[in-house]
Amino acid sequence: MNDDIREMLERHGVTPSFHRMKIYEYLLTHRTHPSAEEIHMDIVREIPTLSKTTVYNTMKVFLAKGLVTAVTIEEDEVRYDAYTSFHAHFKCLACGKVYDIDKATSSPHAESLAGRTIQGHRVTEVHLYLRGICRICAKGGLKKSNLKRI
Amino acid sequence: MNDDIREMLERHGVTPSFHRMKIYEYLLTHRTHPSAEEIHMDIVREIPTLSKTTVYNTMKVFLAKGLVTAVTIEEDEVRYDAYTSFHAHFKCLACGKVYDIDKATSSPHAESLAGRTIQGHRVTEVHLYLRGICRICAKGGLKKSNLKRI
DNA sequence: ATTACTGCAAATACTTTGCATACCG
DNA sequence: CGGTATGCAAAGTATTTGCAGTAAT
Repeated sequence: MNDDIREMLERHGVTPSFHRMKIYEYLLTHRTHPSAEEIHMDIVREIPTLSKTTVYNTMKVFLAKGLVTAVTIEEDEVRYDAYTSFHAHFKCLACGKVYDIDKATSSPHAESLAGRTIQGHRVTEVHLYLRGICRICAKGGLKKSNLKRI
Repeated sequence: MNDDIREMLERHGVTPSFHRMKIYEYLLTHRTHPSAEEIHMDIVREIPTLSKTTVYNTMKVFLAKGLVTAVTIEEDEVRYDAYTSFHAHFKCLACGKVYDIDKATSSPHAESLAGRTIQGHRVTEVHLYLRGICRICAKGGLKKSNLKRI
């Protein structure tokens, strides 16, 4: 497992430091589109020396090397996703949670926009963001406060 | 013209104050997805007393009443769009400019996601964001510095 | 030794909030 | 008069930057 992560980073031209491996592993095992804050808050419990600066530095490197994508469905913070193949994101306006939406269900055509030229503009990235009320909140469940990190 | 704007605000339940009318007029005539900063910077030249707080307050009211939509294609600031029917947005990674992409060209199906229930989630908003190199930058034109407000 | 990863603290940028004042019906 | 729009200044939050220390090749 550890070797898989090391190899993944190396394959993308990222020096596999201890911290970077931990952060990447965290992203692989927490597919909740965490923010830099959340990534740091969780990992620092295990590695108390980890600084938020390193998280920001690392995310910048991962982004540049294509190891993660930035999800800007929020208006005030960037979230990160290590699952880089195309899929849509849904944000619940009640509880704030961000869900993955598989592309077949949502918009099978959106993905094909990447690589095309549209109205003269060369498209390299496609992001499909949906908002609304999630399945749990629709049933009367979950309040925003429930989402706060434990 | 002024009366059209007044009526538009009233129809959406927004008290048509002088500032609000100016801001809404600005949004109608500047379809460049301006940020709060840009809106303020431009209008303050004509109305020196306008504060940035009022711009933020006004945008919050406009959003709540559905007069504008928020474009969160940027990672660090919210842009506003008075053209509220569905269309995609394209951001040039070279010059930073945000373009409108009409829905027929981009993704005729995306719009129909609104109102539907997808994977159990009730969808109320759909945003399609594209990024890449715009037609002007592709031709070797425009640098980022050219975009800075005059 | 040289390069580059890390982390603290300060700085920056966008936005919100508290509160006093001014405007309008 | 009473509600609300406005604006200043301060606070808050996410992120970046400068720079010194540290690890690794």
